[in-house]
Amino acid sequence: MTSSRTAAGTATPRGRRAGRTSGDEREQAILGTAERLLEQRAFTDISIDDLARGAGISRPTFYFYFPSKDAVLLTLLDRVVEEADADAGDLLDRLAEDPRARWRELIDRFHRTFGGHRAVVAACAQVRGTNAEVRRLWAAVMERWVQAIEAAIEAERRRGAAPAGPPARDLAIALNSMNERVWYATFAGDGPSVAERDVVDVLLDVWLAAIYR
Amino acid sequence: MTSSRTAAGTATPRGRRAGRTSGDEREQAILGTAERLLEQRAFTDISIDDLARGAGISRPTFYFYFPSKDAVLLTLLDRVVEEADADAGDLLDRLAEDPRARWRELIDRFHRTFGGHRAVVAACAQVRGTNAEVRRLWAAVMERWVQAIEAAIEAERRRGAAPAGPPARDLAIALNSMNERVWYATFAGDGPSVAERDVVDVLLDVWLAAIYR
DNA sequence: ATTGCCGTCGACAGGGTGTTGACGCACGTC
DNA sequence: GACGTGCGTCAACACCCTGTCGACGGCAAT
Repeated sequence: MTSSRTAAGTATPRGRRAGRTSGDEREQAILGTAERLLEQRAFTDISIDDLARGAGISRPTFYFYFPSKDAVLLTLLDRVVEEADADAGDLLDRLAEDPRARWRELIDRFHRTFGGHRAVVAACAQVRGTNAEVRRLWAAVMERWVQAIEAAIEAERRRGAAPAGPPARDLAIALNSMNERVWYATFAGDGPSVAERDVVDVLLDVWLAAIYR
Repeated sequence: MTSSRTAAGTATPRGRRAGRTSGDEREQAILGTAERLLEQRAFTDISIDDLARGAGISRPTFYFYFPSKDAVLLTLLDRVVEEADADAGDLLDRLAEDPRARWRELIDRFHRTFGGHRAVVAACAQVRGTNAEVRRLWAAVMERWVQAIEAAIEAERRRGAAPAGPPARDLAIALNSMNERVWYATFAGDGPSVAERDVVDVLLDVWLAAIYR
């Protein structure tokens, strides 16, 4: 789960050229306002005007910094993803050592990072349907999990410790889909959710049965 | 998965009183236009005016039949859910007989019914974030799957054929989350998706490992 | 001082939603 | 066969929100 530097930065040209002026503070102000507002109301109920006023600028000026409301959210998500990457550290490369403990730690950290930005995650869940950029970035995050799981499955199969079963990637996708949905339910409060403290245990149980049986 | 009669009908008062006139045709025309249009463009890109014109009425008249664009989609989803219920038949009650075959058949039928209305499912996936009614109806559908899985787990545990593991309901939720996500990917084309013909096999494999191991 | 560009905003255009008020037309009623 | 009653219908209106255009002030380099 290390290094991504995705979307937003390059995908959506920001408008401001080489910025060394105080313009950067404004951008941060907008971002800050957005996350603060998102803790109070839904993304849909926040207008560009709200964001602009919150940052102490007018609506047209907002467009100088971001091309749209969605771009703000995308940047916010980008920041969270980076944070998660940093938190995950090199744990991924040391999975083989002690699978159960490592997986648990990895999931735990992911949980902690994203749990610290519920408002952002919830907003992303909300616009996921309509915003392809958000969907793509989220898909990229998930893809890394899928690959990690796939690698674990293959390693296990090479060791001869697990039966063949379905193609490793398909199985990995299915297993990760479980995470994804459960995380959504947990972070965005969307759908039936298991008691939070038990989430990791349940996920692990199913994983281990499917991968390491 | 039998009988639901949820939302839409009662939750959203339609506006027309006791209708025996041709008003019902209009309602059907709107519904038909909606599903047809959804096969061409995204829900968001369809305006109420499009729906109205497609049904041969004016925009204000549309409001006579439905309180909003979302209500139309909800009714559409309602119809699909009813169809799925009918298709599932009594299969649910006969799960114990031959779990693997029954589960497979159940999942297959679900797949077939919803696959026949991809446009509607995709639209629901799109507004799921913003529309609580759609979310609720979908959650109700999923809840029935969760309960079925939970029952299977408990039956299996009572038989002493499977180890204790996590609480049956939590496990059921986790397993069903997998279905849900995979279905979304398959029907709505959102997210990484395994080859369609293999979906059922992969799901079943993980299930069986977790439930019947 | 002049030029140029960054940052800023007032004002406009456009497109969508939901509501209001009035108008016909098909009834059942006496 | 006039007469309400209420369904079905729509033109027009009031809003709200988004995105763009043109103008204007100021700091920086020339």
